[in-house]
Amino acid sequence: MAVTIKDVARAAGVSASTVTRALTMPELVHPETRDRVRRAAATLGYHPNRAARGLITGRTGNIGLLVPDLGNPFFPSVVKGVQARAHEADYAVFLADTDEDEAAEAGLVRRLSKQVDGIVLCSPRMPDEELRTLVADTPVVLVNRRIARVPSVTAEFPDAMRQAVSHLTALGHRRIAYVAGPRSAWANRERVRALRLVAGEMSVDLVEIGNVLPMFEGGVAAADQVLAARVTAVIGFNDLIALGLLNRFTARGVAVPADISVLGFDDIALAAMVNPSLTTVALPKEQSGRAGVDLLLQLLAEPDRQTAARRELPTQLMVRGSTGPANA
Amino acid sequence: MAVTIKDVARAAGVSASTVTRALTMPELVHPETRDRVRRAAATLGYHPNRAARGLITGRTGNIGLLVPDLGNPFFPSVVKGVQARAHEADYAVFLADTDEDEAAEAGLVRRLSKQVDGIVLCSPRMPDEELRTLVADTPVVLVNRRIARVPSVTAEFPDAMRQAVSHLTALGHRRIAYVAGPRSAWANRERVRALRLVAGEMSVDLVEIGNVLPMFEGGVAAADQVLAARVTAVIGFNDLIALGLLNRFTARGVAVPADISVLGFDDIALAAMVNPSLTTVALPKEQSGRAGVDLLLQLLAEPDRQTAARRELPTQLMVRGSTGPANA
DNA sequence: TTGAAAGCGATACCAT
DNA sequence: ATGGTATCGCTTTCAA
Repeated sequence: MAVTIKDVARAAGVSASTVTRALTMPELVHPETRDRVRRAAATLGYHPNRAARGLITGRTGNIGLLVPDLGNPFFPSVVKGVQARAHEADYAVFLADTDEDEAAEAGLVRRLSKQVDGIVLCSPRMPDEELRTLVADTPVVLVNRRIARVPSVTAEFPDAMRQAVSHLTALGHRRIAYVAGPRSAWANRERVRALRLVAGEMSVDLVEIGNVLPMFEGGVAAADQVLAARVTAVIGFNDLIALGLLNRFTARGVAVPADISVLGFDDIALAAMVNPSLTTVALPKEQSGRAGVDLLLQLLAEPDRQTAARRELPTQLMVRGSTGPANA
Repeated sequence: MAVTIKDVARAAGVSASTVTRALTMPELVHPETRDRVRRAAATLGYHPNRAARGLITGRTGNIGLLVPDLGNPFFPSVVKGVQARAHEADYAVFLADTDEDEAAEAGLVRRLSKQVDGIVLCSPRMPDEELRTLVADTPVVLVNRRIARVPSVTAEFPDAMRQAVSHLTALGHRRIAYVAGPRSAWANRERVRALRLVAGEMSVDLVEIGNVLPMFEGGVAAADQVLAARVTAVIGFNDLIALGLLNRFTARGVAVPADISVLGFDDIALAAMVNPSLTTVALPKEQSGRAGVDLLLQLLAEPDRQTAARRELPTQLMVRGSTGPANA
């Protein structure tokens, strides 16, 4: 059915070996032969069967990508970045969505690992030890999580949080709530840590609420607690939570930002679409995806470097309509 | 490195053939041997190499999925459905995002096709003839597009549009604008067709605007034309466009739904999150994904059925805050 | 510079 | 019920 290397070999009047060489190590074959082979391949529409190739080279030309929830627009952005970079490097992408099911992660990774050269784990929720075990078997790059000796791409969280809080204190806010995301999310732990630090430095009162799921509904659910806490500003773990807050506030007749300021993280497209638009700290999304693939390719190229590569990307506060002066 | 069938064979004291049989056709092997093999496989952590298996069986156990833009929340939902169903059937999913690049589609399909058993094409933009050529080479199921002799999953568009327009006319609207999505999108053509039909039947004035990209920005861009058209209601090709309209209306001080009603298609999660919330016709998203995989599996099981399977799924109007009585 | 042959891991077929 | 062997498509020695 499909055109194989033999078809090309026959058409070009050479052996299969020569076809391989002409296509993958052109300098080893006579220019004339090379051209003949290439023309034959082109006319027949030949593309090597990657599975067969992988069998012998041990490389599949595929990479795996695991995300917690495609329903959160943050992740499709990362996926886009991964795809773009992977295709540039002629890799195809296996995608798996864990549906925020922490327990399913390891199994999915194991399934994927047989068919890919490496895996980009985006915001994995599993515990450190489990992650460690996995990493022993398969080349893995983490996006949005950091763990010793594993390559990772993260955002500059302390700085991101500093931008957020500075903005709020500049507006006069002194008592701020934080609605926490999943306990198992490294990003949440980091944000909490950074926030406590920064809050201390700037002597703002911090009220921690949650944990809730990193979804719109989580924000809606937390909103009333936020109001009860009598703060003038609230920071959501991510934009979806912040949007949930926004929604519930409006429903309860609490004006944003007049009565309370709302700030999120991620800068998903949605943040700019709502009214009032959402002030948020933009995280590198597509860029993280691209960087993740970069690190993975690097890892595959030199499997036994000593130090794990680590990239930390900058963030940017996007000031929009949901934050304003404190109603002192 | 990885444990192969030979390792299992040796451990169980049988031949490779027997290992295969014990694992894939258990009834053909003596219960005692079967158990021994299975135990060996389990202790060694053996999983057959799918690439190698695919080489001989002609099956990869993978399916491909092509979507135009993961940035549109509609598609992540479909992807989730595809994933869920595929994993149930023990298939892995290759994902590719074409970034609304019509020209890139065929190439991506060709690349994918070597490594998958079949492909789910979601809302492909390419022309019919091109699609036909593709379908000749690879098992393909269409989601959100219909073309003769190719299995497809679609929504009941005429009915969907009827629900939408009935709602608006019931509210007293008599002059309605439609902001069209991409000309190359089958869904857009269908909506236009259905809309003209229904508008005729119900004798409403129809103003067609566009085409614009099926994104928030497209809606923003079309909004002023909509206002200039002096309609009392507008239907967007999809929710993103409708949200763009909403946003621009608000910016221009046009009240929704007091001054103008806005209605979208898809029911992306976002639609319920904004204020006013968006009235929209809910399309089956995850369900379409699942159904797409179902049809594909069916197609793979009986490649030469005469009639292409076709599923048409129902839709549901979600009445929310963005539509109200016409200001007659 | 090129070809022949071996082999990657698994399965299908033919023996037994 | 089980084992041996050929084979899938390709790459990689090894010879020539």
